[in-house]
Amino acid sequence: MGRKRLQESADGRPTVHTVAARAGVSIASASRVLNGVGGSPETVRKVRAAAAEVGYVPNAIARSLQSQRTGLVALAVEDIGNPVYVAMMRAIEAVVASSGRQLVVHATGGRIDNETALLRRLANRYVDGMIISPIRVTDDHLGALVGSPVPVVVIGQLGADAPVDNVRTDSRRGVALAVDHLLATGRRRIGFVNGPLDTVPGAARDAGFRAALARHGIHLDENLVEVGDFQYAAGRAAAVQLLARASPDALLCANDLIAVGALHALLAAGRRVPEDVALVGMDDTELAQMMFPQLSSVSLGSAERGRRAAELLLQRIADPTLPPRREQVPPSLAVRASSGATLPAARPSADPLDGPRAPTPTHPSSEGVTA
Amino acid sequence: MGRKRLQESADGRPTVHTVAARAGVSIASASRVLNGVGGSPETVRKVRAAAAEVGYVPNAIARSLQSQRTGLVALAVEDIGNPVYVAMMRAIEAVVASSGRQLVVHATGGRIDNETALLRRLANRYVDGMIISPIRVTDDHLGALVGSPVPVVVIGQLGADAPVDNVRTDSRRGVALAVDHLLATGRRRIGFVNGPLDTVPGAARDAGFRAALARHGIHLDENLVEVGDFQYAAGRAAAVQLLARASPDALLCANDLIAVGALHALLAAGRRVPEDVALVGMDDTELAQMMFPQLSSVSLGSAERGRRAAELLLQRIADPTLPPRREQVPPSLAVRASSGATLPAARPSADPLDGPRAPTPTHPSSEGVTA
DNA sequence: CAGACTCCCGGAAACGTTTACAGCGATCGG
DNA sequence: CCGATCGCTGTAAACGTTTCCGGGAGTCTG
Repeated sequence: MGRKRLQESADGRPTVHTVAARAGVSIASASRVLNGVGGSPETVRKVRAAAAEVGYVPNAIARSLQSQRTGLVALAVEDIGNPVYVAMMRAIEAVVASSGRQLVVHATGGRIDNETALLRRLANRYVDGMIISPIRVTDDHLGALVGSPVPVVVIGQLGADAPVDNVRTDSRRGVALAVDHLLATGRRRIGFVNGPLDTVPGAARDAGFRAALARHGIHLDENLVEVGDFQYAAGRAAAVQLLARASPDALLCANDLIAVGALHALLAAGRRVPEDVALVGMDDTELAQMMFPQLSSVSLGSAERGRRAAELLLQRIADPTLPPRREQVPPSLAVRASSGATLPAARPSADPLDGPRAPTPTHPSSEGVTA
Repeated sequence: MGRKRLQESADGRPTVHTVAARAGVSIASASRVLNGVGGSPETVRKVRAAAAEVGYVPNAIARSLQSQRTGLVALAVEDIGNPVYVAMMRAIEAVVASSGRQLVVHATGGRIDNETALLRRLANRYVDGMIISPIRVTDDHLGALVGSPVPVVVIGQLGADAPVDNVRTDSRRGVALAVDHLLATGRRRIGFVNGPLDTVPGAARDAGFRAALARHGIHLDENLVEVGDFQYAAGRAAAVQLLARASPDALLCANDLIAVGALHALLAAGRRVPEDVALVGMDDTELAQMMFPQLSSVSLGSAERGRRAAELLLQRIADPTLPPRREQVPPSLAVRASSGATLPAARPSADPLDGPRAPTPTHPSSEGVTA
């Protein structure tokens, strides 16, 4: 003996048919009442009662199929443990929520197949739009992006001709800010702990670091460069290596997680920060300010990038015919205690970099100064 | 002039009808080929070609409506910036992925209306199941939980009679472990920085702390207790307050974020950790090990709780008729440098707590020891 | 060569909702 | 008092997919 046809769903849950039948009205009337449009007082009463009795809860999937929208926006990031994405997420969430939608987050874990699979899966209409911040970009990616049935906005560097909405920063320039600051405060042997060179940010930071040194006419000692991944453990290990084979008086780290790892290694090795070694991170996450001493960090405007990306996405959802747009958020440098002290031997050098300079407080301050 | 009926979707994208028409076959055949079941070689070729030509991508919503499953599992947490949830998420993700599903995360931001709204929205079939870790639980919550059309597993304390799958820990006992450890290493004036008392974990930790002191016959100086929220800034501020009006020789913090804030305040005030003040956090997140000195922390088995919750959820998705189950993960204490030193004045006291004791290394060690 | 079996195909019915449309009685204006 | 208007209702057609089922062609077996 089966359930009554057209009365309840396959798993026995009530549908609008159930409610309508119980209330003695048509499904159209039931639906109208449940959506709060129309209906005579009597009908409203009956339908409400029936819905409550059977514990009706609408099937959002069916509704979405009909209405062609889900009210969801997805954010796909590499590593949800990285506070930089937390900052982005909060900014995005605020914008998305203001449009009455909800944000869902997915961590891709850097597995590239996972990322394209995600695009194909979530993007296939499960969400109204999606923001993705990949650290590696392949042709496969791009194909999936442009072929996506739902609007996609990319945060991060992308090929110049990619016809995709894109919000980026200039991390090369960000690295330059940090290098200039360190040189200006008298540091001469600047170590550099980077992430993988086959990632977009890793490559950009490497290029930026070399260019900045070259601009100052400084020869780069390769012993001062270490590459790991973008995690804490790698930063700590890299700093240990680096200290063992060279004697940096400053350390620039490709993100704050690495910098925190390096800080641990430095303190554990008995080096004082910033007196012996100055330390600068990147991303300017809340983590940087949690440390003692607080870490100087290059802000790549993650919250701002998130906010702008969300706005671009909402605009495109509203009007999918918009041409691809690209926005750029300028980097800035937050100088804090970890690089605040000017070395005694510091002699100011000519400044070949156009644009504003970071102030160089003589004493470590616990407040960040943005250059 | 409208689009051809039954050929492409409302927004002009190809549907299975488009592909079928182009390939000169029925939609049934097209669907079969696209799903890789059946079809003559010739049909397969034609359909594949047609699909490629028009750039067909299946509509997952429609598919889900038909198949009654979405392949998605949701995790709803309070604050995605808290590393304890990152650990949970990773554990859950691993289990969920092994079942061929994808995990999506949603941050509720602690806004309670948001949380129930989320339940009503995501749970209404957008996902196959959901794991939620609320810090405040109201009757409204419970109602939404039991009335949910999709399986729900709750991580955290819940009313004893709530008919919902539940994975919990015993945070009162966790607090006791920390208090015992601190007392055993000679600390006598233990400060306590807690989160809001109207949250489930806040209340439990408060009760646990008072009970533990009472069990040792120690009078609690209320000046040693401070309440904020579960964030870094609150922990830092609370520690400042606490140092100003009392002189603790140890600080127990309700989670690691608070503990990191307290560490900052202590170091900034010139106190040595652990020599002057021992510090113990809770949740044993990766953050605890990132600090220098590394923080002792009460592990509440977050990864394990996540793993178990995911398993419970998958079981329930497979068989929704299962009775509600409840699992408990025991807390343990990871002793690290921040509380490693035994005070000179320490005199071992009788141990009124049954169960294992934390070892008390005489020197701070950088490796955690789990009691 | 008849029958059974296999394989492939197309028509059509779901899945659960929203909504265009038409019908109906009651109200209102002239 | 009659026709137009209005509010409410129910029927049915979507949304895009999967899948049951029946039919037709071809192959194998006895």
